[in-house]
Amino acid sequence: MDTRQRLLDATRELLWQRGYAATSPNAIMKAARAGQGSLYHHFAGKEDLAAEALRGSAEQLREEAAAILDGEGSPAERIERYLTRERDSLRGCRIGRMTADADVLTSDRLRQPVSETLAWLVDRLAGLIADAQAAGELRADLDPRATASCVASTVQGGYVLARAAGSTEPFDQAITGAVQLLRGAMVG
Amino acid sequence: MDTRQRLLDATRELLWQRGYAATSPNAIMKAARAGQGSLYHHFAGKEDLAAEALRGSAEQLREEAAAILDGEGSPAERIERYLTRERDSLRGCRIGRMTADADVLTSDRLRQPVSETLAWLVDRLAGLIADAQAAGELRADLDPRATASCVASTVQGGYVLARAAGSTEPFDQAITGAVQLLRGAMVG
DNA sequence: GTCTATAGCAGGATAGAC
DNA sequence: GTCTATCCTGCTATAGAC
Repeated sequence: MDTRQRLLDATRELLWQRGYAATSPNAIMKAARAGQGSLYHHFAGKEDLAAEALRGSAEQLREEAAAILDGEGSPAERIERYLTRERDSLRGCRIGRMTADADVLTSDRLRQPVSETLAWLVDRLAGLIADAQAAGELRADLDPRATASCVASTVQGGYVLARAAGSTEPFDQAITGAVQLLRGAMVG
Repeated sequence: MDTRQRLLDATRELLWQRGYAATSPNAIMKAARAGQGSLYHHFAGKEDLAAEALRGSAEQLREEAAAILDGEGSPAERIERYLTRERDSLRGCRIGRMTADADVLTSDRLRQPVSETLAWLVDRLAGLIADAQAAGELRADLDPRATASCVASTVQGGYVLARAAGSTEPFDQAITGAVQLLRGAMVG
């Protein structure tokens, strides 16, 4: 793997672990086993490197989610599978995490992959919920977009509870709660 | 107001806005209009000051939540009122926010108010849900703790979506979604 | 492409005067 | 209690050699 790619991979990992502000070029260089010269040869600076790394993380998140959301099964089954999919909940969401970083929110280049990815996710979930309603699986009185936002928020907020507790349990509970509520809204 | 209190207030505000790592003693001093001598006279250092400030924020959050959760109305009404209470969703949660700060998670003194407060919140919500079930308001097949975790996660995750979008709308949608799902689980 | 040297600046804290 | 001076470290980046 070439140096440029190692720098990107290391950056993605550190952004996930520590966020943008707390990730120093120095730490990236060490993790990537690359020198200062390499970093500033391949990238204009920290923000440039982080922006490209973040685009990669966003794309990966979309691919992993799409594999479930566009996968096998009925719409309602896919929503439930999205919720219950295995997650390393103590690590949190590599994209949602960036939301706590003021520097990310004030930089268009850094913010864009974050906002676009989460908007895409809610859109896709809302479409699936509408499909489930059209298929007669889910009660028609739910607002698809509101339900989708609640589903996505449960995941994002579950990470918060888990990390606060230092335990995966609150995350699992939150998912269970969402699944139970959704099942209660199933037709039949 | 004395200098010590001004330092605490400024710290609480900055911790909310920027988190722990990104909040410098210098910024606190400026916001509190206090000198370096004052800060290090009243507090052992940044962590000490932040720990006390965080305890204050945690207490305030508990008080505000308890005012609703222990307030007027039936259990189910109070849960719904907790969800729909007005919030500055773009600011996020002053406690949940700390969860993204690695330094907070690795310091017992900083982590404790965060973990305890969110644990208290979920506990209290779970009790209220059990009460609603006992009162025949809510279907008995919901697990109280799971439902409570989902409710708390919806709020915490709603902040994430709102901040990513730079708009309060995703938060409001998530809350609406949770309310609709809960209403669907009402008896009768 | 990668290296080392160097720079300017801010973070977090201590010391000692007042 | 508060002030100023000072310290060391690490961040982010540039310069120029190889």
